[in-house]
Amino acid sequence: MTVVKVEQEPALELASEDRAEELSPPLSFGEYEDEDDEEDEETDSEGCGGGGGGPPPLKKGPWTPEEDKRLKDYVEAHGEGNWNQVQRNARLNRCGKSCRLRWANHLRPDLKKGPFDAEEVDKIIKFHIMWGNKWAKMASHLPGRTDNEIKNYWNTRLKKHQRAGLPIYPEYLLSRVPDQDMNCHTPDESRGKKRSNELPQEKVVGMDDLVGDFMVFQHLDYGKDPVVPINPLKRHASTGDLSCVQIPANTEKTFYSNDLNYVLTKSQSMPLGSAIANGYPIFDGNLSTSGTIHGSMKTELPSFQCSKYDFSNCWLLQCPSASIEQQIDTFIQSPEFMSSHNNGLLGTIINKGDVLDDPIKSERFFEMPIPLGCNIVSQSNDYPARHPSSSVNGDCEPDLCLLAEIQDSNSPSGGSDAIFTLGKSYPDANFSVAGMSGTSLEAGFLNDDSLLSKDQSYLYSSGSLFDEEPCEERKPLIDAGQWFDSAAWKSVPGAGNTPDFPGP
DNA sequence: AACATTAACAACCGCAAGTGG
DNA sequence: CCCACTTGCGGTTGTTAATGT
Repeated sequence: MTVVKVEQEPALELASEDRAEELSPPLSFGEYEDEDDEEDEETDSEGCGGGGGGPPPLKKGPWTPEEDKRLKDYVEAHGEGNWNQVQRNARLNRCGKSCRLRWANHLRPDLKKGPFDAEEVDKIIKFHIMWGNKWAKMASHLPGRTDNEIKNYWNTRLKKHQRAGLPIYPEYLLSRVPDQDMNCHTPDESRGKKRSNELPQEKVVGMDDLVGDFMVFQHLDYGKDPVVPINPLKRHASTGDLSCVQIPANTEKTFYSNDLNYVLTKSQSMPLGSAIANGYPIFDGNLSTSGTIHGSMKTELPSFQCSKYDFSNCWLLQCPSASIEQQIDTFIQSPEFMSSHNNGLLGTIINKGDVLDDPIKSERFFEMPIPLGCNIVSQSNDYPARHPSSSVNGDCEPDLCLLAEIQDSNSPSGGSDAIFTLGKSYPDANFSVAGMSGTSLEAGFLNDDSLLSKDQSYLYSSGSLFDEEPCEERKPLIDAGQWFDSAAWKSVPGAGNTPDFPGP
């Protein structure tokens, strides 16, 4: 959740003290409460640090309009922060935490009320695919929406879809996975820190009970400690078969170089998109509904769910490859990968629809993020020493796919300005990267996690990417030569990834 | 109309990171 | 470095409204 702090001028503080007095005449605790509040009042538990002998018990439960007014007035006068002071100074019989929540979720002036519109819903789904249950992160990309709101929406939606046996993620994302059976048994692998809200580890959940024909993985997020995929799948490049990978018990902080056994950290939660980037299973087979998942299963569905995966609208790049394991392995072990997933640098998702329409081509393709842009010009070589040779037979060496630069040479016009619109097709353009070509680009993320929006126009100039409307200090969104990683760049069918377009 | 179920929303709780003394 | 405190996050629970039987 992103909360903008209100800068507070000293003069205002004094004035607002007075104002607070005006707004709410001095009352002792309890006095200002509505009459029936007495009945509602409960002793707060340790969550808000109330109770005990001295101070009056802190109120819990729904906020009254009077409390709202008190809080709103106080925060507007004093700014956000120091919520325990808010509690005291606004004479609110609520814990600071509760005040903060009430403000953030209901009283903030920039909140957008009302149901989510289609665009927001679309974003939420995409965010969940990419990030999993990162409600706060999602909220930061949905102006006026709160993490709580998004979470509630998602959970409701989830239940609804589960009940109806509908896919959690839209079919257009999940529609091309051929049938393939699978049975996974969760080993007694070591796991990340189990949070209190996880179900007991021994719980056995039938797949059918969970999500119909979805493959379910344990959500890997939530712990600060490294966690291990509960049942990662390994896809054999030659046969396409999926098999479960058994993870040894003591794998913490260990990377496995030869397959999908590896350890993840909290910052690398397992949404569909990054799942692959993080070395999660690659699916090209439909998953049996007959499988059973043993082990901890969260009540919320995990963020990686795969049923039918529509490569025509895939967010991830298809990269010609000889060895899935090899490339994933290469990728996930790279320092770039490790760091990029913490710093949110620009990500890349490229469509591969045309490639996957060709079963022969697609057979040897796997999903691997490739940077936005241009020719791949260099790479970092600081891979773990024990990393195996990253020789690859395809056009796109995974090492080289990790990072790239935008260079002037990527523009056919030698660096001249060109405006293009994300999502729009440029039939005459030649977007190309890593041997793929296409005619349009779609949304992605910059290094501050801000979104490059679909239908938004951008200026490409001398190897840099700018807002279409040049501001006084025209600062590039992406610098020429800037490094960025690949995590979240989406492209449309037929699209490659290079801003190698002829202009509007 | 009464009851049951579901959806939507609000709030709480525990945990962990950040921060300052 | 330690500790207390604050803040933020994500999961869970509780309440109310809406809908179905």
